[in-house]
Amino acid sequence: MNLTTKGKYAVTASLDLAMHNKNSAYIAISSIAERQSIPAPYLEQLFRYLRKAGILDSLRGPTGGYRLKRPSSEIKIGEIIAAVEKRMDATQCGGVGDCNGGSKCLAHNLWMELNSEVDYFLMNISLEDVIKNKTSNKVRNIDKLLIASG
Amino acid sequence: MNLTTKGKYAVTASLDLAMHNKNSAYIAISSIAERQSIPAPYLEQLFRYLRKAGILDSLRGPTGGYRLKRPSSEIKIGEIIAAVEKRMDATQCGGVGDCNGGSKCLAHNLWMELNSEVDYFLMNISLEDVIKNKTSNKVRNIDKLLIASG
DNA sequence: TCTAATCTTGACAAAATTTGTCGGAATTAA
DNA sequence: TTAATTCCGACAAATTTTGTCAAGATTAGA
Repeated sequence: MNLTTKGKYAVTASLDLAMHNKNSAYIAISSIAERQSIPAPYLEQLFRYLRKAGILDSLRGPTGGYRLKRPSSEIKIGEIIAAVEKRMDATQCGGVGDCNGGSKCLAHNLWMELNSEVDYFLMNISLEDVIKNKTSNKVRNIDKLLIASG
Repeated sequence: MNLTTKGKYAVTASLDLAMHNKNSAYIAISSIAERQSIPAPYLEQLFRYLRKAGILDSLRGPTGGYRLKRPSSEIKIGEIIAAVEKRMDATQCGGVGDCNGGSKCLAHNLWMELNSEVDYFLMNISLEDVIKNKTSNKVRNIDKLLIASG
């Protein structure tokens, strides 16, 4: 499980795009990079992945740049991270179950559960949610719910 | 956020200790390493951290080795990981909030929430829970609960 | 007391990954 | 035609992870 600055830059830059989305105009990498303190050539590299993943749209030339391909409410944080991070999976075996000499290691099920938790969290928050600060208090309220439900 | 083989080895080896805990006898690194397919000298290095963190107990000499310092029901997976992994925090700023030129980056609150989710999960599962396969189905059942509660 | 098994410590080295950089080509608006 | 931008591939630096090693300290048992 590895969430590096790569994934964080990608999310931050996407949030920037969502916030500055006026008339669906394209926004240059250079302006995003400056606002968010991200090295421009590095961000350029990351945006390639987001474009391939169908998250961003681009246009070259003057007035060119990038914009979100879909409404910010329909783009999940998990999508963005998955597009740039190669090793978010917590298991060693990629879920196959051959993590200890062909069999499951003692912690296999644990890591699978952890994967589920993280995926559930990241795939249920959209760019819009983050901007409106509506993080998943569904999950936060679990203790109350458990008490209420016995 | 970085959960590497370091943390996974540490958890797996701790589970091995918990399972082979007969009469609180000490268990040699070499036997754990062999059973769990972990390089012995590397595991040795990791056990230093676990001992410093008060998770393991050791004895030198023949019949020496390591054992859990507390009951397996009282040792949380999160403790073990925290003892060996340096960068589990998902924020770039360590929670301080100066991730973008002295201020919070756009994703700051998001990463703080993610930290909470992961911490909650890992700090509520003990070695014993994992061995008995009692992973946190509290959280797994959240969807049903949410439906039930409206 | 001697021996063998083990932990203990510090330092080092190899490998992998992340983090960035660069130059040139293609595209586009004005 | 020009200038601004994306696009692409390759490369390089830095960091981190992963693993190794040698010498010393401790302990149980013969």
